[in-house]
Amino acid sequence: MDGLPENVKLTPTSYIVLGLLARAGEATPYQLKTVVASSIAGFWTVQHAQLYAEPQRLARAGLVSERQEEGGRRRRTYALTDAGREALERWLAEPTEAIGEIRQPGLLQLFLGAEPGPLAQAQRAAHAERLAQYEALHETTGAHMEDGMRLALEAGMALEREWVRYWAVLEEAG
Amino acid sequence: MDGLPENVKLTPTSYIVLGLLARAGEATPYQLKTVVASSIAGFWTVQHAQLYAEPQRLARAGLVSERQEEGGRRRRTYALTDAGREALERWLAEPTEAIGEIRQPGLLQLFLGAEPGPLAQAQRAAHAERLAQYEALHETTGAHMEDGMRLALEAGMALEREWVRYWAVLEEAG
DNA sequence: GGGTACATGTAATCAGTTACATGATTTA
DNA sequence: TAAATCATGTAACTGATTACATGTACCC
Repeated sequence: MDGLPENVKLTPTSYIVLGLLARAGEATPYQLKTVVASSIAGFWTVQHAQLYAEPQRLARAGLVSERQEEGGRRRRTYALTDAGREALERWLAEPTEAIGEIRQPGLLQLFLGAEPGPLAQAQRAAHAERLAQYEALHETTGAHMEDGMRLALEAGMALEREWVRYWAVLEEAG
Repeated sequence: MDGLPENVKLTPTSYIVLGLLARAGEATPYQLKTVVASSIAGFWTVQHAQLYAEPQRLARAGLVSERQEEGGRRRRTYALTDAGREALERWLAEPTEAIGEIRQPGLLQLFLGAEPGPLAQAQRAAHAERLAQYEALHETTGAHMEDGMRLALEAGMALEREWVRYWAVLEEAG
């Protein structure tokens, strides 16, 4: 089961696909898309077109298997291979020290000289709304979530609270 | 001064270039690179190759002017045109409601099922270090910074503190 | 039975990354 | 003067985004 072209570079998108396939057992790109939309979106976006392209790349690398419907839509269904599961687990077992960027458009505007007042108002509102969504989700389904997902959601809530605080201060000052 | 090909899409990178040129008056890509490294980096990365490519795009669109050295290195120096300054100011005057993604590699690992304990340890350490850098910078030069930059730095500090708190809890639990 | 929303995918483009390459300065 | 290091840039690649396109099911 070795000897495959094991030389692709795996990006975060790759691991998202691998990780979601590990949970789902198997899935079509469209199913991946719905899972992404209902879980990871908001803290890590993946374009739906990527969910068609990336599994193909991974299939070429032997990390997932591809099965195509005979009739009709000729849907493709993907599942992890042993090599894929290994790659995922190797990555998961090696805690990253990398920390991402903040990359908030609002903060960029502030940095580049926008008026703090109106910007703070818009941003506080937007973050408050996002926070409310997270809180609602946490309250309704938090109990049945897998650990990783719930923890990530809680991180999102903590950060959004911080942003609301931050912009509120600027709003009152302006 | 109109009639220029005013149909490029401006990305965050574009506004970074426009904004930094507005501050600097004029600059070569290399100078832009150093400014980026000493200010915005950490909350919004720009690859140095982009600082060569992007000004050219903007020049084609008439938003910056390009002047090239005759002798030696044939360095290119860029400056805002009136159209460029206008584009920048139009953007700055329109507070964005967009909020970015979190996009933390560590959070992605957590979400996809990594062991919280060791991950939390690595991440808490990394964020603590970043926080210390920000705090040092704030203490030494915070007073002389432009407002936007100081405010952005303070946002970075607030967020890093939150991350340290978040991972510390997970670390103790694990 | 026509519209509208969901489902499913491909193609073209482009921003961004990585890699390469060489010129100028400093320093040991 | 050799070796680093800083300065300066280009080329190639590719992941990601945008746009397009069509099929299917439901509902009014």
